[in-house]
Amino acid sequence: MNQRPQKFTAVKGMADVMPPESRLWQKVEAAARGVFGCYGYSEIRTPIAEPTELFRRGVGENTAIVEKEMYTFEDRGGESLTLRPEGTASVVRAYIESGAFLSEPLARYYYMGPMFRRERPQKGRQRQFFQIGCELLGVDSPIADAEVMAMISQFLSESGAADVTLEINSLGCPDCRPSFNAALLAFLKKSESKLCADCVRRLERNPMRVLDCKNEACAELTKGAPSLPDYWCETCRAHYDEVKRALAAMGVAYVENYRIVRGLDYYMRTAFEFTTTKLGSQNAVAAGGRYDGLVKSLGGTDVPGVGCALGVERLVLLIEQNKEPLPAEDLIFFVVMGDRARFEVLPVIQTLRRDGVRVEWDFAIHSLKSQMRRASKLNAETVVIVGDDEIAKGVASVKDMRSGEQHEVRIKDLPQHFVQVDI
RNA sequence: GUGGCUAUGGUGCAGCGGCAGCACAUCUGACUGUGGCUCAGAGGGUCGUGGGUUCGAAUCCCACUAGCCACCCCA
Repeated sequence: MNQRPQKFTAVKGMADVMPPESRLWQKVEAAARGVFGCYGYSEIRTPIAEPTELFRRGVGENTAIVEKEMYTFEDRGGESLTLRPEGTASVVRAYIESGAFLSEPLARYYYMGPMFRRERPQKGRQRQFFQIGCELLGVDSPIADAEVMAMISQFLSESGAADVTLEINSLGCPDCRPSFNAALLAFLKKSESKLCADCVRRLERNPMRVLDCKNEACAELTKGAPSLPDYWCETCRAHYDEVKRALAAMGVAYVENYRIVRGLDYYMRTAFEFTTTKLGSQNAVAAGGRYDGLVKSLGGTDVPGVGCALGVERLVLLIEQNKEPLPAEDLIFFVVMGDRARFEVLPVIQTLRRDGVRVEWDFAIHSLKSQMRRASKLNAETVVIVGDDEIAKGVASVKDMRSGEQHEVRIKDLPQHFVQVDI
């Protein structure tokens, strides 16, 4: 039996980003670099894999991520490594390892790159997914929290994302959260039998999640539940109020949502999400918050931090819905007839490209019509035609595809012609 | 991990027991050297995989695999 060669497909939950979609990604990345730069952030690039223990301690032993979603493997030296499920732990590790936390504790980093979580893929959720994130370390001022939100907000709007809402909350601190959790747990225990199966499980794990349940019975039940703000300590309340004050001063719109919860253990006080209703069930485009204890728990000194992470796949889905037409290409297409013309024109094309002009042409010997069609399809601004007639005269026909006007330029003058026109 | 839906040229789909089709895309021509519009033609598919029922299966049945959507969780 003759076997066909095996067809390969991308690993489940790991998608290719093909053109023209990749242009949108570049646009998003460029917007991030631009905006984050304006806020004083510098890029940090950390490895894609870390010691497993970093995430166990950094993200939290009892989180869904650590319990069942990590890509963990043993390398050939016997060390347990994990493909990063999120960015913050790595950034904090690098911050500590480099000694930056001692020499220059105030640091602003941004990163972009793939993260890995082994979940069941669905709309806006991949196993390998791309995050853009920022971390502001060494500042405990609530204004820093607000500044991060303002920056993400600006980035989202410059990327072309519409219909995004900023929701804020405070999760309390190690001093006051336990009392809220105890009160909530006591309240929920009373009606445990009426809760859905998922929520019964949440009682053990993270009672605050019950507040977020979409089940109607649960939502009804939690209407009279203890409210987070009633349990904030003075410090947390003051911090929260100051965040709101700063947001107002910066002109950043927000809504308060006391039911926002965090899936990672390191968050305290400020928690926020940028949400949308346009992505199916994945409503969070970006999310972040304050994590004052994390640096210390990973072996540094007691440096506070606040950060945010943003899902690029989700953002791109959002931008695509706005259907902004792609701008016309700044492209010169060379239509060449015959081998003689081809080699006549080759040095010209090379010169133009070295000058930074975008040039395309057809390698195959196609008819003039076919090459024109291709130029048109590529949305070329200008077409340069070189055939036997032109060769005989030492000229090229230069055609403006918008107006259809055409004139002759000497072949050797072409580079100068286009460079001058462009400037 | 659980559930629902789907699987037919590159892409999107029709066909639901009797010769595998349409649209878009690709290529060619009408226009012997001038694009977008129009028209004509061409190439391209072991109908996801494996088994079963049947004279005959893309079509009916079973299993598997993959994809999508939702739950869970999260960016």
